[in-house]
Amino acid sequence: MLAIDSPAPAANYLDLLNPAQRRAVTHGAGPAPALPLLVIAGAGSGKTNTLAHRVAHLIVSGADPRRILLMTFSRRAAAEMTRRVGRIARKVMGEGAAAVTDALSWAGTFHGLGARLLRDHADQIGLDPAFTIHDREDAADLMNLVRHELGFSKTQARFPAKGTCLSIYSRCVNAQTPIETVLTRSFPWCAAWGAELRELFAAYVEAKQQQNVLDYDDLLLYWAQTMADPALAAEIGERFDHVMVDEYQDTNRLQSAILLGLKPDGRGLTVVGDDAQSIYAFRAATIRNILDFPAAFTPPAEIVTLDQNYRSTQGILAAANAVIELAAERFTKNLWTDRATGAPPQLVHVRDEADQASFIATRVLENREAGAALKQQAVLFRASHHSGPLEIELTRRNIPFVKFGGLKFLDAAHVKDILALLRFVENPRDKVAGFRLMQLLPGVGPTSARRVLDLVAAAPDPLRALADAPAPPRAGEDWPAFLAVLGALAGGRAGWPAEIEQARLWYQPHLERIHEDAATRQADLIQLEQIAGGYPSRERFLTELTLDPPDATSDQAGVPLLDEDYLILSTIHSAKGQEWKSVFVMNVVDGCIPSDLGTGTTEEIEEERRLLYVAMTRAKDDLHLMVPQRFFTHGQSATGDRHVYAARTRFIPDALLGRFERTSWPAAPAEAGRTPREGPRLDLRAQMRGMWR
DNA sequence: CCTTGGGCCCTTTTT
DNA sequence: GGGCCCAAGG
Repeated sequence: MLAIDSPAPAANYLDLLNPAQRRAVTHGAGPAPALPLLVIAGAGSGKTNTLAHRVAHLIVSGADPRRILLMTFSRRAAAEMTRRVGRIARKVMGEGAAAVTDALSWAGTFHGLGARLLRDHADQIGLDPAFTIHDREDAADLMNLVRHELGFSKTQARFPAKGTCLSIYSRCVNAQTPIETVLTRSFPWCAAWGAELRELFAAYVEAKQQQNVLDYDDLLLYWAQTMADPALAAEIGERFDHVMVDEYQDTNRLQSAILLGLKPDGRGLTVVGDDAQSIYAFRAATIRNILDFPAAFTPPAEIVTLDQNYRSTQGILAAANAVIELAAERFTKNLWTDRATGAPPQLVHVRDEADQASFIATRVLENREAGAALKQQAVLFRASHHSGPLEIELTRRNIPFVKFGGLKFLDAAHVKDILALLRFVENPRDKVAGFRLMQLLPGVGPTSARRVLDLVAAAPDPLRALADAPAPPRAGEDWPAFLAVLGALAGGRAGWPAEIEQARLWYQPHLERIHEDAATRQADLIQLEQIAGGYPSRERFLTELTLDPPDATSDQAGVPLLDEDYLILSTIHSAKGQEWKSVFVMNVVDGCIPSDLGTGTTEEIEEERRLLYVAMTRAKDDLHLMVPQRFFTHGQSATGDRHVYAARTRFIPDALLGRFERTSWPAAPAEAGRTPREGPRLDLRAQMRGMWR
């Protein structure tokens, strides 16, 4: 480690920063713990770079990297941050800097770091450190089991579905808000079920504890509760000299409680964010965290604002600024740039989704001919399924792509089956895993599976009890085979990752019996095995895969190699923090942006506006906003499949059109003096069908 | 007691 | 197009 007073050997890395960035980087880098710092960092203002410089600068100035806690919104972001810190440190410290990035081991998401700390301190808080983690679907399944046990699935009036129950529960926990308030404010149609939901949640918590499982929310909740104990809070807080949080606008009250617990006086705390880019309110994130941060401490936190944009051309930035300027409430000011003016963003009117896909594919190839690699281009959309027609078009034209966001590899039934087996071996009290697993056997349904699990759950050695339990009457020879694979895996003789192959071999016949397309699913499982090889143990594999699932899918089997070129497809949410030379935003129409599911309250609409802002500010050199005039919806309500005529998004009203260049594609036939066809027209086909309804 | 097939509902964004 | 519930069939 460098001594604190070493003459900064290459302090010139600071010269590359602008004055505001430099203030953020050097803030309190002396020996005394620094006052809390809030960095308001606009889109493209070099936020990641600044934070990476700050970490590197602290380390160069003598901070111990093992005692820096760095919390990002995804593991991808954490890895990128670590990489950059390493690069900056190398400039100053030479090759010795490799040790620095290795030592920067406490970098990750709130959830991931929480899981790690909870295992570390499990014995102090009465937790079995072998807990397994339920992802959202597992949690919903458990909620469903409990819901049935309490008889709520057979109520006279329809009881909220499992997913809704979990959402309500999750919001209560993450927003730290009583159930009555959550119901009135966010789930008014469930308000009549307050008492039952409370009972359900109590039983759900009970079930999780009996089964030694934690859900996503628990990772934060247990951590926050741990921090509420002064002695434990002090012990954990003292493990870290510096605590830094990126994307602070997207954290919730539980997360801010954790931070305050770690550093009650704020010393050593740095948070970075931009309220204009807050897009996770649906997950109980609140910009109050940023707004109230300075005054939470005495003396209050120092504030540094980064408002110079280094990413986008003037034209793109002006349009994005104009969009966000219409927001009802704003706290940060407009961004500016000294980049060249550049072309304004294009509003491209196309007839329908097919033309939209065709336009994008054509332009992407043109850009590539002009020298922009596919990887420097991205197509963004509001909802994962919006990219469907485009994916078909790209495949047809042989353009490789990788898609971020939306359906995950892990959501596939066959992958979940294998993971359930591994998880059940890891934690035989995990009922959701066991329940799923046993029903794979022919002749075993919910009833007999539940009976076995109930018998086994209470036993001190559940796997042993399972082996001794009476076999389900119609399970036949599959039952001993099932016990055998459990025994083999629990014995751990094969070791990791060979175990996962054992699991797959056991699963193989079931896969073939259950699924028609067994061959393609088989390929997924082989890929899962390869992924498994990258983890040191079964526990790490299960934990990290649950907390940070591989988030990319593509038309090819597996994620393409790093040196291959491919187009990026991404939900706007998953595009956070990224940038590309050329960006296409699909379906910039009312109903998609804003989503017609998100137009209930002003807050929801404002969040959709920020979403468009986030999408637009990802672009460096050119930006296309696609406006299909007509698109197809699947079997909604009584009308069945139908075309919908869409209008340009309300976030770009006429007054803003001057900021854009408007084009039609394919080039519109001469229609002198006529406005482009927009808005509702006759849908005769729907009318014909409607005659018979 | 378990499986299978038909009818009915919903369909966003993610750790 | 998919998940969930219920009722009939094995």
